[in-house]
Amino acid sequence: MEGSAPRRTRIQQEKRELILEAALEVFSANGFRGSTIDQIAEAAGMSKPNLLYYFRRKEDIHETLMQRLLDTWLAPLRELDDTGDPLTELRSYIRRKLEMARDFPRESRLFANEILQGAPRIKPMLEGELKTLVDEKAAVIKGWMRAGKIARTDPWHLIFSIWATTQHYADFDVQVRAVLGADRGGDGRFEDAARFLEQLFLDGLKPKG
Amino acid sequence: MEGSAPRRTRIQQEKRELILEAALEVFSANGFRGSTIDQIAEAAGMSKPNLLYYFRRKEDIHETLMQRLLDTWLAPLRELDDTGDPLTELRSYIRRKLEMARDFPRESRLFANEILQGAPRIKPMLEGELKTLVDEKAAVIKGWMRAGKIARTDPWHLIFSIWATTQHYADFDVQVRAVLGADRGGDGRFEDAARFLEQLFLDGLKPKG
DNA sequence: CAAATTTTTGACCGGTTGGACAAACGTTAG
DNA sequence: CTAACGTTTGTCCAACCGGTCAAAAATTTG
Repeated sequence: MEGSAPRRTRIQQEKRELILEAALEVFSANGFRGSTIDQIAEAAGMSKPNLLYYFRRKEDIHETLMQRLLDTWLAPLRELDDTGDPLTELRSYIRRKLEMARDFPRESRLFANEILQGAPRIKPMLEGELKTLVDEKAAVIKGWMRAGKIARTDPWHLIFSIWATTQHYADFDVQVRAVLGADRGGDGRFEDAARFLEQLFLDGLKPKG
Repeated sequence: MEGSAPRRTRIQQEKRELILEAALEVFSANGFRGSTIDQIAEAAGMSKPNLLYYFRRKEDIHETLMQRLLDTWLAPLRELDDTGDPLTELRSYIRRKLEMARDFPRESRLFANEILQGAPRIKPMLEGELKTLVDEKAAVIKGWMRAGKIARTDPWHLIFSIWATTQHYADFDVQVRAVLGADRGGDGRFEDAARFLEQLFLDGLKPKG
């Protein structure tokens, strides 16, 4: 672990941000191995050796990107509040995740790419940080079930299904657009999805009666 | 279009199958650009030039693989029968899709990889064959809704959500295992998922009353 | 068997890629 | 101004990769 943050000049901070932004664009579209340093450098408006002055290896860029990603990616789940109203909390969570798929599709695809390849670079984080968080929230949901606030079911698979359905609109965007066609595949598709998912999940989770 | 199937010797048939099997393994794990002909050749137990004797280009292997894949991949949806009982039909469809995720995870990942990269090689098929099929089945589902057999909702997004939730167990397998842990992440996870998804979808789709 | 055909392989090639390096250029502080 | 430091670039390299080719080996056919 590097104890203190490495001191960086103003230019270094700016250029690193520029590179990370460009790398997100390129990596999310072509995957890690499918992307070249040249592509990223060009997208960032600089030469390859110049880029390599800021990040010594291609992997360093990817690693930095993944570290930042995971924090923001799990933020919605962290916000799930055990003191709030269960149905409202879950509905909010679904909405927030869907908004992330809409507003940050590149981040979603970058993440999907990494998992698809077997998560070689972030498996420890999945088994550690992520598992801890999900277990914690699953316990919260279980509490809601015991209290009769929502139907009894498996909290872990419930979380998986929320991830799957929302991220689908970012990761499989091309397919969604192709199937919906030019008219229905426009900007309104996320509102349609939001309405559908709310109905699917809430009606399925309502306590009997 | 090649009118007649190209005549192939016994060896050609066998070796081509061997290569396709090896390529499925390699492509689904590393993506198209992330895979090398050498890797596929080694997995198939032959030299690179020998492999290139059966498939002239790397893309040819991928293309053949994708063509075969799509047929079997859409089979479950094709089986959705408008004369059957709506809830039973949907439940069967979900179960079949989940079984495919369990039994053919490599095919699922190969497909996911292609879509993630923007479906460069199969976009026409998505906008044509796939869209036609989905529209047709969406109409069937709409009919069931009009008849009051299932709750009114968006049939297209319903299909998307079934795809998303079931394929998630193949495409994001590493994550699912990491989160569930060694004990719950074992063989039983698909049965847990099946139970959960059945409850989620059916309770959410039941007509009021 | 022998000729024809199919299959397999080693050697090779041109292009690409990740990365090194030193020299040039720019900036800033004394 | 100038020395020190930070930034940028052109050039280069070794490894890798997709694909070719001719010749050897194996198989099929007559």
